[in-house]
Amino acid sequence: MTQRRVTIKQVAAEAGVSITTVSHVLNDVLGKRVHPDTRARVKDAAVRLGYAPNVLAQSLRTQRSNTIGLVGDEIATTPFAGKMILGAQDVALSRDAVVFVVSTGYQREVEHREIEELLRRQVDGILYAAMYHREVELPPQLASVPTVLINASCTAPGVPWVVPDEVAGGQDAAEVLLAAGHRRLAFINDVDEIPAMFGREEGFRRRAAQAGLGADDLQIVTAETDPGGGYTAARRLLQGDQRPTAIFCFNDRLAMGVYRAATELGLRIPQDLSVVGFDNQEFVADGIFPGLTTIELPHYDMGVWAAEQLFDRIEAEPQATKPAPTARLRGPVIYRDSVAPPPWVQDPGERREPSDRRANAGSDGAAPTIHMNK
Amino acid sequence: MTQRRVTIKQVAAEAGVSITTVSHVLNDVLGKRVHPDTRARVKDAAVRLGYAPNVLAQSLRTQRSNTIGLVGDEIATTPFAGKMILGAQDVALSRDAVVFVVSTGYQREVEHREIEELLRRQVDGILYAAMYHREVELPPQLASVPTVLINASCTAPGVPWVVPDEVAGGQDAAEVLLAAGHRRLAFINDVDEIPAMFGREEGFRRRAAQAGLGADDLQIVTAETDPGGGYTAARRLLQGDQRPTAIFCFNDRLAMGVYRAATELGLRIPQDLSVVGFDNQEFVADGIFPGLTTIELPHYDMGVWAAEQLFDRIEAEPQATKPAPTARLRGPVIYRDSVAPPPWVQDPGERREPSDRRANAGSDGAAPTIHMNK
DNA sequence: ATCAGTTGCCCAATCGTTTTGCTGCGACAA
DNA sequence: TTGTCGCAGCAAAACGATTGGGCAACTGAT
Repeated sequence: MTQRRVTIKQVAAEAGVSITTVSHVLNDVLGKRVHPDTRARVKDAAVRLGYAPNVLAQSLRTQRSNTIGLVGDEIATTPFAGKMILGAQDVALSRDAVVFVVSTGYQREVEHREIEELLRRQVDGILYAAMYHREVELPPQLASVPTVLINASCTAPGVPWVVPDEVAGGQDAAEVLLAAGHRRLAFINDVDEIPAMFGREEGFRRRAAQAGLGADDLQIVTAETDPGGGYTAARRLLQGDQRPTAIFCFNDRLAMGVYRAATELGLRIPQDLSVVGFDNQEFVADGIFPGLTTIELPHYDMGVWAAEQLFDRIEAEPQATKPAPTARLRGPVIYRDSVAPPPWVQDPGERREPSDRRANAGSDGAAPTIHMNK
Repeated sequence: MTQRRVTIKQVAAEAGVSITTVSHVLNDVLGKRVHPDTRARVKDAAVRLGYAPNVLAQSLRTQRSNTIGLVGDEIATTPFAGKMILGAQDVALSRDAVVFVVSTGYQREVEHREIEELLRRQVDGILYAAMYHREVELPPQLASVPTVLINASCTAPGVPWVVPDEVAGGQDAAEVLLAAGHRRLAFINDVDEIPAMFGREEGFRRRAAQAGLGADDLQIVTAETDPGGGYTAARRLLQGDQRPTAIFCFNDRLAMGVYRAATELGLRIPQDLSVVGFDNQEFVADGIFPGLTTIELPHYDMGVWAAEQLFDRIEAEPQATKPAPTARLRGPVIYRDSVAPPPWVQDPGERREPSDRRANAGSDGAAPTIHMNK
């Protein structure tokens, strides 16, 4: 079935030259002289036959496969995976490389086998991606091959990584609410002690403190990060005597629960209660009513950053052991309709953000900021 | 940086034999005799050195890369992509193959370039995946290489494809509602004329007719397949004089809008109105309250089926041109809490399905049925 | 006519495998 | 002693490319 593809030998025959010459002209090898006429003849033959080099053979010879592997822990269940893959793929393609994607299902043994498989295939480097931001321990096999982490950090020296800027995310969330005039805020945080949990809270607290909010103005509770958790937490918050006018949710799913609690309590969003989410899971944030203002995680950008770093490392001279760069990328605030001024300052004519506008957060303006070391 | 991997030559030296012998023992070539002692020595040397063959070289020699490509139109935005990839990957891995994933973004020119890149890399075959079920026209480049379609059909002969069984889905939806006792049904269908639109309606109608429902008992309207569309359509349906007691939605996002409309009209789900969705988008169906009973699309299974077909074709003798198999896979009904008996027969003690049970639909019981030709 | 320098192209080795012979050797029969 | 046979193993030719080193043929100067 597979019709054999055209080889360089056939092109050589067609053009009446040696394969050496064909290779020289097709690769524009400098220092090699070939007559313009011959050059034309070869090129012509190549297109006429529809020649495309066999990358396997090329790779074997050049010791460069122009192939990278992306190993993820859970490719299937989140839409985030796709964005990271896409980011990586876009830069790969711009360098004539292709990406092997494998998913480990969090099983160390599967991971081992799959990485081994990638190495046997002579990948030039590996992107190691986590679906939620966390610290990982790198499989030892990866020591011998250039590696970059996505959405994960590690303590091993020499390994670049990129993660979301959780602190900035927390700040941006606070900023959005403060800018709308809120002074009594709540944050429903994740119960799990992961970087996002610490970072977002730190950022949120910091920005609130900057604005002069006291301890009483800021309620922070934790919950399971699903609609049920958000519902329970919100009921408690909203029935308390110090009812917040705005709630920042660890993620969008949690916010769904908050919406339900608000509805049940007769609170309208955003008139009576403002809500900010996190993740910008399109189907959730854009699907609930009113649309959820939320903070996007920079999955695509992380994929791009990591892939670029990876190729840099691959192309770098082996002896040049520069320190591994790391980055925290800030995601944009996605403005929808869940934030308005608090009830006491509300003036219908002056809603702050138009629906569905996509813009960047906060006072520092500018495009998604990138903070990185070295 | 990349530490060169062990080659067969080194193993040969270590074991004191020729590379031929190493190859023979490591591949268990039949018809080749090698002394048990030597055999042991070679194997030992191989593991001691941590030898793993260079797949590039192997492929070059054997003309088989054990690599397949998956080209999708939109990898990033739906969680469905991940499931198809995972399905394909699982069977690939069981055959010692790996999957290249590329995403075309619906751009024909990008698609062409990416497929070309895959072919240069000597992939053994290609999976061509659509993110929503539709009929596609195959890029001509794919004529020369084994190809299987996922979630798409095509008229080209000799190309296997697999799609969801839309008709069965429509029937299952009707079955769920009829079994709960509903007799006045509505279906909010997609406005776009795609296979899912036709198939689901056909199935829904057919099952309703079987149950003896007349034209008046069945309202079918169309809408944009997003929450807004569902909202508008549901308002209209629920305010009409022939208010249905149950609504089947073309997809889960649409159902979100139906939920909102119901809430606004003071109708409780499922007591006053039952709802069935389609897609089982976890974050949506499991996130809204009450949990949405819905029909899952068999993305993972389609990935598996397609990959298996692909490998079969790859391994088949070239002359053996069997007719291309095609399949329509039925997805399971995912029972949650949005379906109950209609108001007039309601008996609180007898809710039909426990929450969150995962089971198969309807009267025909059994595991997800597979219908296929040949 | 000779020589040096340039031009234009090709030979052959190489990358790491698989695979098709072939060969050297001991055993056994004639 | 010679011939035959089975066993173990090896040499070498692929696979399809890249690349360092040569080698003719031509040019122009002497």
